[in-house]
Amino acid sequence: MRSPDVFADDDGAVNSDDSFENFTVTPIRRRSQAIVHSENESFDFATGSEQATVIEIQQHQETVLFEEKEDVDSEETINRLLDSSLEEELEDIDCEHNDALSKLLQSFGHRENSNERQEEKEEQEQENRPNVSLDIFEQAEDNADEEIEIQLSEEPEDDEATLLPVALPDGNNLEPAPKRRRLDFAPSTSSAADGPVVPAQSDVGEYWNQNNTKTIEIHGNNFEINNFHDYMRMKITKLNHQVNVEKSKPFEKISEIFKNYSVYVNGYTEPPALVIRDLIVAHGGEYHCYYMHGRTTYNIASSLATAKIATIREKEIFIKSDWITESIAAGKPLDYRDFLIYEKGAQEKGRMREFFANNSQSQNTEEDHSTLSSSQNAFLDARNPNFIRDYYARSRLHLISTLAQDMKDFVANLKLEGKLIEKCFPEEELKQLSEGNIKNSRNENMVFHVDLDCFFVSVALRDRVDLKEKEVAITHSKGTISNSMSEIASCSYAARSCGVKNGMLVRDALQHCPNLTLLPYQFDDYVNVSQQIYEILASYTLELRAVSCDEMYINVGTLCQQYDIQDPILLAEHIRKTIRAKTRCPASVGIGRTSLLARLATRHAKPDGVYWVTEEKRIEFMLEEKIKDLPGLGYQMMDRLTACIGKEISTCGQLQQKPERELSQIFGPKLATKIFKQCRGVEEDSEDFWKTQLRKSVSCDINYGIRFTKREELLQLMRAIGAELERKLTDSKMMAGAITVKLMVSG
DNA sequence: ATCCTCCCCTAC
DNA sequence: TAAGGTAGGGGAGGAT
Repeated sequence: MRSPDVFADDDGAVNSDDSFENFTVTPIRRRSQAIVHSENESFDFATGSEQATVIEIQQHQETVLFEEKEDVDSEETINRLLDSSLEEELEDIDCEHNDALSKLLQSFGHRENSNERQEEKEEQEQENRPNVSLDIFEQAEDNADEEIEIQLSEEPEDDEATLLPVALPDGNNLEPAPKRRRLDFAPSTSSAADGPVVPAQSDVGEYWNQNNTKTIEIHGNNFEINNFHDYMRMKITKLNHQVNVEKSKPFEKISEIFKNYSVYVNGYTEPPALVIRDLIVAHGGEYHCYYMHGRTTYNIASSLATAKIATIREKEIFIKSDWITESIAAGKPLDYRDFLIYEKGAQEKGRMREFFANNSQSQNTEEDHSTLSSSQNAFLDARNPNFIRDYYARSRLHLISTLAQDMKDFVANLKLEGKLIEKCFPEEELKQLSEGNIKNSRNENMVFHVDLDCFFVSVALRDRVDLKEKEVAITHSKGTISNSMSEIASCSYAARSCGVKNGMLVRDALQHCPNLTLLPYQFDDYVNVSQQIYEILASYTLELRAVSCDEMYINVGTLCQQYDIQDPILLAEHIRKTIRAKTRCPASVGIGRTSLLARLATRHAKPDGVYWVTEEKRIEFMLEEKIKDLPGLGYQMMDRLTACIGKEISTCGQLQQKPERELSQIFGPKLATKIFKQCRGVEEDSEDFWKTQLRKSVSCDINYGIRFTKREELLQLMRAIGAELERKLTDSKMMAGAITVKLMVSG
């Protein structure tokens, strides 16, 4: 699996992917069309194309809204969202004014009123209601894992600069919006793990450590162990033996109806995998812990992700667990074709209905959740009032998102203030970079793309000189568990050379690199270091654009002119030196006339270096650049490109052969134009690249490990998400024109 | 035509 | 056990 660095250490040699999807362990999800229930209660999920706006209040600029409907609306909305089956619980919330969603609406009111005076609004009770339109709909998720997803997002719809964290309304000279330096605040994340983690050796890892081939005999089969693949084969055989022979001994064979059948259970099923195992074994069949192509007869699953469907191989058969129970009931193996989950060309229907149906069942039979062990954990989690906080505390994606947003806010504030940060180095040093007296009067852009080398690791190694140049990775895992499912957030170059990739599971990484040292996150330090770096750069110029906590662009064209610096490499080295002196972290710098060239150059600069794509080199440079490295071209687009062209092409030089019209058919007009220019090293919109970035939306998503068994749990989470969203909104001092609540359900 | 809503894709 | 977040650009297709 490709596992790129989230932090975009664009060193092509090690790893050229930096797309998020590669971190996901499970298939990429894809959402289906929104499915909404109609006015009358019953969900008709099978037909599914209808969409109803549950509540809509027209938006007026200055008037009062909610003329008649008032609070009832939020209640009703929630009611309808969760529908008939949820009525009881809803009564509580609805009646209470402190329901998170209600509060959210009220908080919009605040901000709307306070359009002119932000400070005061915070205090005042809302007399007037904001113009808010609220749509709530159900959405079925198509492919997915067996989990329910809830997403709530809010988007201000007013394009005027009424939103803003830092914005002045465009064009008029109102009082500046209250400014706030995000960086002055304590970090919102907390360190979840303390102290260094002891490196762990997995038994698997030990296998690899030894160079000599081993032969192992397991249950009559000889395995030559040369590599991980061999190891897995051995392990699978061993497991199967345990499950099907040893474990079944205590059982009496009930029948032989599944003789010559074997199954593999994919994902969560009802009954659960362990029950299926016992059933199948008791009836003469085989249970496979791993799917074995050509040997496993059937896959048992409750649903299939579309992404998964796309990868189903020729003879792979996916059927529902009912095949087992019904076959047993019938006393003979039934025709699997009646239990297919997926047939080519057919789309599975009605899972949403099924979900709610199942839901009522489990509600009716209160006692039975002991059988739903995996669900129960999630249930408890979601009931935990600190669920979201705890979740965030462990989410590396949330971490990098919030850090990036903090940095963007910081930069936006700086730009509004219009003042450079005080220089943290002697200005004399800049003057010394001038080589001669040749005044270059042309005011040209000179863009630096600054990128920290494996940021998290660098931060961690500041106080661990003993680990310099060693194999190091950052993860939540305590390292005591050799098969930890924890993901590696960032790894050192030494680790990469062993085959470790960012995003890999700790378990897998240890197989590649048994000597890997695992270190915990240092959330506070990331914030501090990142802040320092931004302050350093902002002391050179305010033409600064934040990308993330470890990556940013600056335009030093003016600076070079001002100090008569002819060689930008000198300036880049100066900046790198300053960063290193202040933060003890190495940074790489890519230099080019445009942000595009600078960005591409950074890949060649890493690690810990500088690379300049001069105008003379530009044409030649672009010929060899990889298409995949162009910003905005991910795997989907690359696949589409390959599919449409009929063969694989990888360099920009090859792409340049294609006329724009042809690209347009593949990518759509906008992207085609962009790519057409990009592959020639031309940047399309250098104009607004440097403009202040104002946030346009605020959202809160949780998409992991949520398996509801009760409606109450759904409500709990909705409340929590509503509250969280309100917090974020307040925090960023934004106003909203609309709220969107999404509930995604997958079978 | 143009806007709006929902969705996909990308980036870190 | 760990924890698939969050924001923006753009397209498709319906509503206006």
